[in-house]
Amino acid sequence: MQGMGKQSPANVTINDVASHAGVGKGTVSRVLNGGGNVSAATRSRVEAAIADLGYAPSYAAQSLARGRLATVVVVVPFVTHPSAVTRVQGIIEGLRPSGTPVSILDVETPEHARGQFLMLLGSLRPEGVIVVSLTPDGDVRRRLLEADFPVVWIDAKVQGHVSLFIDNAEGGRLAADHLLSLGHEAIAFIGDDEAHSGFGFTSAAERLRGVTSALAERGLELRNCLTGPHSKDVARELAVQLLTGRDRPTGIVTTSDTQAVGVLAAARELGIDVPGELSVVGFDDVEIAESAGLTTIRQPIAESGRRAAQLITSLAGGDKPSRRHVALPLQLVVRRSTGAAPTAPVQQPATTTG
Amino acid sequence: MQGMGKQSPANVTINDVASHAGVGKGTVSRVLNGGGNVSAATRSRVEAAIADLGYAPSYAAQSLARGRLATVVVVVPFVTHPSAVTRVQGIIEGLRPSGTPVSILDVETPEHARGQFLMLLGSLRPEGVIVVSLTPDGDVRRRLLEADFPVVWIDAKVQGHVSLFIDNAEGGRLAADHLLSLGHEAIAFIGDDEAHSGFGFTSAAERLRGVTSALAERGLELRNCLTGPHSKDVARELAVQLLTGRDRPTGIVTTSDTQAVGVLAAARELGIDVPGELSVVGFDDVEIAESAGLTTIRQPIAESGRRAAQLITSLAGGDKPSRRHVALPLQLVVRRSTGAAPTAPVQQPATTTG
DNA sequence: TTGTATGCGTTATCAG
DNA sequence: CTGATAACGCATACAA
Repeated sequence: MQGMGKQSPANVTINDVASHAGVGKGTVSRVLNGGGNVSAATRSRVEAAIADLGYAPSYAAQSLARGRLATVVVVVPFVTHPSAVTRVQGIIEGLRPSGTPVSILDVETPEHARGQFLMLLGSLRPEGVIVVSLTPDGDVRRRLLEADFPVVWIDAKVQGHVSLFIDNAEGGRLAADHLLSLGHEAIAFIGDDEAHSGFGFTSAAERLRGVTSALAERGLELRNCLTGPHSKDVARELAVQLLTGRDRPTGIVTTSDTQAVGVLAAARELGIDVPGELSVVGFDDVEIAESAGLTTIRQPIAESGRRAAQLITSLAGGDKPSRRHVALPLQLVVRRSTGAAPTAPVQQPATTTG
Repeated sequence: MQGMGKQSPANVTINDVASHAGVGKGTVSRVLNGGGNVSAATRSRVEAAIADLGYAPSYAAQSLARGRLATVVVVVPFVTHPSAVTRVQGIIEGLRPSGTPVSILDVETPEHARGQFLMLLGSLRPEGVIVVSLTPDGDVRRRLLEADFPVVWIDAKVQGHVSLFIDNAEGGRLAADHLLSLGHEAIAFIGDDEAHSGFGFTSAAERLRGVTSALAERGLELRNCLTGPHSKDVARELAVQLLTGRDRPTGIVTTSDTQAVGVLAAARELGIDVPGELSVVGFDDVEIAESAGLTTIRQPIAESGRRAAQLITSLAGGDKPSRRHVALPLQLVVRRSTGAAPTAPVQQPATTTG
C-alpha cells in the first residue's frame, strides 16, 4: 500500500529548503516574500537551495496562511457575448504584468449569480473581484463592499463601489443624431429584451431613451421599437418584420453589433441595399463591426477590462481609489452601413383616407 | 496579543458550525463531504447550523488539506485569437455543471509558458489542466504526465497524454479539393509564420502540406505561398501582394478565418470581385466566418473545449480514458466566398519567351 | 455513529 | 538578523 510511499514528485516544501540551506523555515519565507531582514549571505544560501530543489511555494498553503487567494476573480454573465469576451481579454492583459491568475466565474441566471457571489465571499476570498455587467442584490453588494478584498465593477454604476461604465443614453443619442444628420426621419430601434433576462439590466432601455430624446429634439418620434433576446438571429427576424411591414424605416439603431449584423443579414435577404435604402447603427465596436463595415458606437471594451485590472492591482496593493466612478468615453465610428436617407420614400405609405 | 488577530469579518469556520450544532468538527466535515456515516438527526442539525451561520468552507483550507485546488486550469496562448476564445468558452460551458472554477493562464512566449507550467506543477496543483495549442518541452510533458492531476491537450497530439486534435493536412486537402472542383488551378496559400512564434506550432505547415498534395494529385503546383504573423491586417497585406503580382491566383487558401477576412478586405480594396474573380477559403469556422459569408473548413472548436472539460471531470473522478487520442471531425462549409473559377484568365500572364 | 488529534505548507509573531 | 512556534481552516485516521 504505502510501501510505495509516494512516487509522485513528493513535492518539496519550505522545510526541505530550510534544512537544505541550514536555516529555519521562517528565514526561507522571508527571502521568498518581502525579504526585509535577511543577510546577503543567508539569502543567497536560501536562494541556492530553492533553485537546487526546484522549490515552489504551495499556493493553497500560502492562501490559507495569508487569508486570501492570489487570484483575481471575474464574474461575468454571457461569456459567449463578444463584448464579454473582449472585456475578459482586457482583464487578462491588464493582469499579465502581475502574473496573477484569473478565475472566470460564469453566471447564467440571477440565482446562479447570487450563488457565485456567496461562494466568492465565503469560500474563495480572492485577491480581488471584477464584476462585469451585473448588479446583484443589495445585501450581496453590501457584503462585497465590506469584504476585505477590492471589487471593481465594469458596465455598472454601483453606489459606494469603484466602477467603470458608459453613458448609455448618450450612446443612443450619438447613434440617433448620426442618422438624423444624414436626413433620416423614419428610425426604428432593435434592442435587448432585458426585462426577461432577470438580471435587471437597463442599458438597452437607457440607450433607447437616448434615441427617443434625440428624435424628440427634432420633433420626431421613433418609428418602431422591437426587442427580443440578445442574438444575431433574433435581431435578423425582428429586422425582417420591420423591413417588410408597412412603415419601413430608413434607419435602424441597435443595442449591439451582434444585432446590427443580424439586421444586415435581413437586409441582404430582402434585397434591401445598405446603406442605399437602409442605414444601420450598431453598438460596442467589437471586432466583427469592422469586417462587417458597421457604423457603430464605440465603447472601449478591452480598455475597460485593462483598467479594471489595473485598478484591482492598485487597490489590492493598498491604494485608495482616486475616483469611485469613471465614465468611459463613447465615440461614433462611421463605416459603410450608414448613408444619406433615401431621397424618395423607399416605400410609399398608403395615404390614409382624408 | 492574538486576540486582535483580525478585525475582518471573522469568517465563520467549521468550528463555529460544530459548536453551534453541538457536534465535533469532524462530523461537520463529514456532512459537507461524502457524508457517509452521519445519522439523519445529526446531519440535519449540522445542516441547520450551516444555513444559520451562512457557513461556506474555506477554499484555501480545503485545498491545503486535500492537497489540490478545486480549479481547472486552462493554459492557452493568444487568448486574443477568436478560436482560443471559443475554446475557452467551450471549456467553461463544459465545466459549468460541476461548478468548478476555471483559471486562465495566458502565455505569450515559450519561456513564459514554461514558467506557467512549472508554477502549475509546483505551486498550483489544480484538479486538472487543459492545455490548448501548446506542446511544451519534453521534461515538462513528462512531469505533466506524472502529475497527480489529469491533463487534457487540445489541438495537440501528445505521446501518452489524452488529446483532442484535428488532421490539419486533411483540412488543407478539403480546402484545396473544393477549389479544384470549382475549376481553380491558380491557387495560393496564406498562412501563419509559425517558425517565428517559437512555440513550434506545425498546424499551418501541415495544412499547407494537405493543399500541395491535393494539387499534386491533379498535377498542379501551388501558385504562391506567403506567410506572416497571424493577423487580419498582415493577411490583407499579403493578399494585396498576391493580387497585384504577376501570377494572380483565382483561389486563396488561408489557415484561419481571421486571415481569410483579411484577404476579403484586400479584394474589396482592389475592386476584385469575390467570388467572381477570386475565391477564398478560411479555416476554423469561427463566428465571423458566417457573417463574412466565408467558405471555410469547420473544426468543432467550442465542442473541443466542452469535450476536454468533460474529460477532465471524468478523469479527475478517477475514470480511465477510453481512448488517449481523439481526432475531431473536419468539414467543408461552403458560403459566398468561393465560386467557379473565372472562365477567362483574369489577368493574362505574359507568355514567356519560348 | 461521533468526537479528538494530527497533518497540510505557509505566514507571522516572538523571543533570542 | 534568525530560529522556534503558534495560527490558518479543513480533512482524516484513530479512538471511543
